[in-house]
Amino acid sequence: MTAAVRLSPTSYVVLGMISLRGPSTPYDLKRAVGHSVGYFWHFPHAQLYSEPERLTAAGLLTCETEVAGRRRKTYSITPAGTEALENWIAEPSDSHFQMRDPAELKLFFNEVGTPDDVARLAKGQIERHEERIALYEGMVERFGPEPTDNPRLITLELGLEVEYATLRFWRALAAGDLAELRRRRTGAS
Amino acid sequence: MTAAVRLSPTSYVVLGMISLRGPSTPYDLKRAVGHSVGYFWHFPHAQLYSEPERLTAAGLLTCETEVAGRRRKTYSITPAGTEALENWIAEPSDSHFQMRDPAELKLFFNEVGTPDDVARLAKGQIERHEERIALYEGMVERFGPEPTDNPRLITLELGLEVEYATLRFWRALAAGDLAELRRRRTGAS
DNA sequence: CCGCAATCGTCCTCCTCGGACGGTCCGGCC
DNA sequence: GGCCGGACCGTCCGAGGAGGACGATTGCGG
Repeated sequence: MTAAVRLSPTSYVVLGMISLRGPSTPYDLKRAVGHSVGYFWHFPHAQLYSEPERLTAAGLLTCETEVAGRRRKTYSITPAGTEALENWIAEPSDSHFQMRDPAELKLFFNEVGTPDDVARLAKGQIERHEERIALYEGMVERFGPEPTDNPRLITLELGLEVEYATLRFWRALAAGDLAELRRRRTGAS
Repeated sequence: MTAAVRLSPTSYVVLGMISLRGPSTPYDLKRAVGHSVGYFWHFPHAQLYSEPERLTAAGLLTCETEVAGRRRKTYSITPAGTEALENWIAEPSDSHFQMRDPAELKLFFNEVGTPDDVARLAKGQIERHEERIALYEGMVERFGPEPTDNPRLITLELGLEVEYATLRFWRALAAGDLAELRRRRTGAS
């Protein structure tokens, strides 16, 4: 009920997490984020301490401080907070995603390096994405193979789809056969 | 040849661009970035003015200031700059990409909203990714359909692969058939 | 009762973000 | 030839993000 602050995606992560989990401490949030939304929207843990303060000042959260030694703060969402979150979800999302892939950058500037560099880069990326896929597939198995079983797992499917796409690209690059990629795309689409 | 500054990905974009294009003004960089690397690594134009200054202070660039009215600064890469760039390209890239997709965030918190919200979100995303694909395909057509024709177009293939993957996901979601997605993945992989 | 490791919280500094603003240049028009 | 509008180009600034360093708390094993 206070001044209109600008709400960033980070704000909505905090609001959303507290909405799903109920009252939480920043450390709770840190762990919850760490094995869910953190996979596709990274941010440093320090913000999970400062952002709730901002949101409290804006009247979207309330804060209760433990009197004991560690002085944990437990945040709860207010009706105004829920409303802000719902509005955000309902409002159209006009923007395109942003990708930040250091490997892609290096590849873009490959002319400056050697073909060997590219080969090594591809090899590393293939490993990295295979690991990530294994991680995601493990989650799917543990939590329910039917994608709609758990609404929080839907984004996992998007993650997997993107991971497999990226893996296909780096494999094709390593094999020196990007044309095959393109053929598969136009053929099987 | 001066103090060791921390070089960020942005630094390497500047170094790389100047390396590919030759001596450039910040505005040159802005335009060059705008229709190439900017598609997969966004940053605000102001940094193309401040970052070269940092790099000049670090001895990786040299700067020549026009005496005329606009006082344009033209930056050139130094041997130390080239070396830094080459080292970066050669060095292993251990990190995974970071994705920042507001739509994915909203989807993750879909429990808070209504099924209608999800449907609208999916519809919007489908349009957005179709647009992006059309843009990329247009570039491919204009600049050479053989992926290896132009080394700077290789990353376009990655972009397309990811775009198509994302599009498949949102279409499946809109159609209410995520299971089909999964089947296609495991079947045709 | 002590020490050590895991848990938890804060701080600090540099960088990023992105928009606002203000100059400069060029062509068309009086 | 001067002026005027729009495109081109550069700088600044305030808020927020990044991420590592550090310090305090807690519980457990000896």
